[in-house]
Amino acid sequence: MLVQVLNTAVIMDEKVESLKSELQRVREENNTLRVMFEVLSSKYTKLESHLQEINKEQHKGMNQIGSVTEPILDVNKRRRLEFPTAKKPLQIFVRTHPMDDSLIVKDGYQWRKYGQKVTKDNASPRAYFRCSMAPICPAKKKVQRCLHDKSILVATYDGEHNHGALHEPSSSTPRGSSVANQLPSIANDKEAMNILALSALSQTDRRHSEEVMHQHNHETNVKVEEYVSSLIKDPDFTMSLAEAVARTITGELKQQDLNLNLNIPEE
DNA sequence: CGAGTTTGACCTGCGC
DNA sequence: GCGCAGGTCAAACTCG
Repeated sequence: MLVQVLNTAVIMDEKVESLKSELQRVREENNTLRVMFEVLSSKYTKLESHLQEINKEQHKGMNQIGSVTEPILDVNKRRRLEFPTAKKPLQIFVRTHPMDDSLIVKDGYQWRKYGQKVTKDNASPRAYFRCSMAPICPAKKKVQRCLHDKSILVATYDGEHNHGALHEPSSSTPRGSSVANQLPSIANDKEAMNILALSALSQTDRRHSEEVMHQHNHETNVKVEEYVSSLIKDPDFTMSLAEAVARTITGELKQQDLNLNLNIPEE
């Protein structure tokens, strides 16, 4: 009887010791996790501020491209034929033959080139076109080769056409890339044109164009990825992460053992 | 000869 | 105010 009671007491003591040591381990783990959280938190703050900088830069760019404020004409300044333009300039991407160095995008309209300029951010010249299908059509477009892929033309459309259906591409239109000569003549709105322009491409070209269209977003992602990779290269961060993963695995196992020992049902 | 292109000059807005 | 960069003009040129 006495032996039985002593045995029970010993078992209880062992359990108490086990629980104490487990409690100690959990406390230590808790402390480690807290430190890790602080490290992650500071890294997250850095990452967030970095992302905000990127967004700011993007916003600047968007404002430069997309500002569509109503023109206020000063009587003393040269008068220009200005028309309200669409809220967002439409961009379409057209794959051309690598040997074709012309800046002509056939989109079903007749365009008259009125200028060409080399811009700072792209060595390829930017060509300026006005719609010549109607005398006072406000539609304009800019065509420039893609910075990253010279075989892709980026056409930026400004303003709406104030005349009806699309023309068949005229024979007078100089040679160039052919996209819209395959377009049905129903496209009168920019979105439709964008879709049609893409749909007129081959599957490979379409995939490529879509890739380019997402390039802007991709570039942002690349910046973020670069930052993330720098985090990964950080030995402290990697160590902390590895420890956390290891602890999670071993912790789960230990927790299972503990649950079994204490006859606590698993969740 | 007319329509379209080229290209240097000029205009304009914006940041510093 | 100044300089820079993007956008536009217009005379000269090219081509069918």
